Amino acid sequence: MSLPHAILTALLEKPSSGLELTRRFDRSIGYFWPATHQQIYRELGKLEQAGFIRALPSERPARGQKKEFEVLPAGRAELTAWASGEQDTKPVRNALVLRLRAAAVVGRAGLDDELRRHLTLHQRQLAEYEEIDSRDFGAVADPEDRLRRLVLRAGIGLETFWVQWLEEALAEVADMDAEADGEAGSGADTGVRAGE
Amino acid sequence: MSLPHAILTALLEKPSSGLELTRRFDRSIGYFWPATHQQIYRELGKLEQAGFIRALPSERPARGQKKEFEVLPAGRAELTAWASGEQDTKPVRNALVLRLRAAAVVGRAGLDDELRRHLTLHQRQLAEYEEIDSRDFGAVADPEDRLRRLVLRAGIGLETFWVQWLEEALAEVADMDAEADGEAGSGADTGVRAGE
DNA sequence: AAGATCATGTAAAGAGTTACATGATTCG
DNA sequence: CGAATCATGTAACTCTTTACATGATCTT
Repeated sequence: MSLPHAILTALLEKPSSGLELTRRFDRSIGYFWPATHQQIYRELGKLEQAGFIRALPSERPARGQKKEFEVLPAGRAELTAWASGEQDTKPVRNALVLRLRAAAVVGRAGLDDELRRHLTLHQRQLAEYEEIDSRDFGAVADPEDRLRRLVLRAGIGLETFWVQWLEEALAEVADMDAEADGEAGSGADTGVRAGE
Repeated sequence: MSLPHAILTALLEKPSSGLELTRRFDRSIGYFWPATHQQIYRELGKLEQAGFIRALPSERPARGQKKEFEVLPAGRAELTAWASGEQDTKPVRNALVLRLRAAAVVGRAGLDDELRRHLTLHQRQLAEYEEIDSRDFGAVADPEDRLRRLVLRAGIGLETFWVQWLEEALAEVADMDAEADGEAGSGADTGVRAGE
């Protein structure tokens, strides 16, 4: 149940329309809690019905017309309550790591490419985070920004870890392929069927 | 669409019943792709219907009776195909980090406790991984085990990162609280309402 | 006027979670 | 025999994803 609270946080930082929220989720908050515009519109509807937010008065409220929301006192209270309690830790799922285990059983065909692809993605994300870091957090003083920087440092740390791990994994796989070549004497056998 | 492939991998490693699979998911594969017994039973039904696995012949196939599954050639082919292609990277969601952003807006009440709680959880998981590492991977030689060890090292690296980050976060928050005390001159104000 | 883009939405399918139901076996 | 445990399953719900629908505004 974190999406509504992510939205409340975003709206407290700055009242926004559904599409504006969607864009902001693509950048900052969405790094740790991504959401599509469909999820956001649905959740905005629920939050409005619950009395946590309200649409700012507009001349012509209609479909296709921008509709801005702001957080009501009840919404702030809800967020405060949520932020004071315990979060239930959601399980982590990672398909790439799963694939490594599959490769141990059905062979390493294509594994190298996939590791490289992920390495590029993580390097890119890391660069993005570091750019934000140097742009937004030069000399940090106030508590709000210190907390937000902690969030960013989580992102940087995670991406750094993945880059390192992927480089290690690539080296390891290359080494395995080299050994397989040496033993079998064959040429470009990337589809080694280990575990058979 | 990774759960069926996680199950195929597990069944190739060793044919199992639904409950046995559930237990194995609690330990090894489940570290990166957790699943409950309900998910597993449902998926086993689908995999069987698709002709990817079959139930080993049993004397009395009935409800409440153990039912073991093994992977058929079509299932192996499916897993091989999946493992050779690109995985779509699933978005990462992290409620704790979200909570930090919320704390930047509605205050840090209870934040310290929550960080400490997560620190304990991650320390425990790290210890578990390291125990597995020293128990199962003494001198590694064959490719299958080298790949499985890479998986484990991903777990160890991730948990190590979180432990470090949480310690850093705790220190930072403590420092903020100390400063708030100094400025306001008040006593134990952990509910500082930043951003108001 | 046509096309691109902004903006809000609906529908349906898929994945994951929670609660409950039921039969078989084992142990005191 | 009764209780605990092993084992398989159903049902209902929530959350997420994907595809599509529709109106408003701006540009050429």
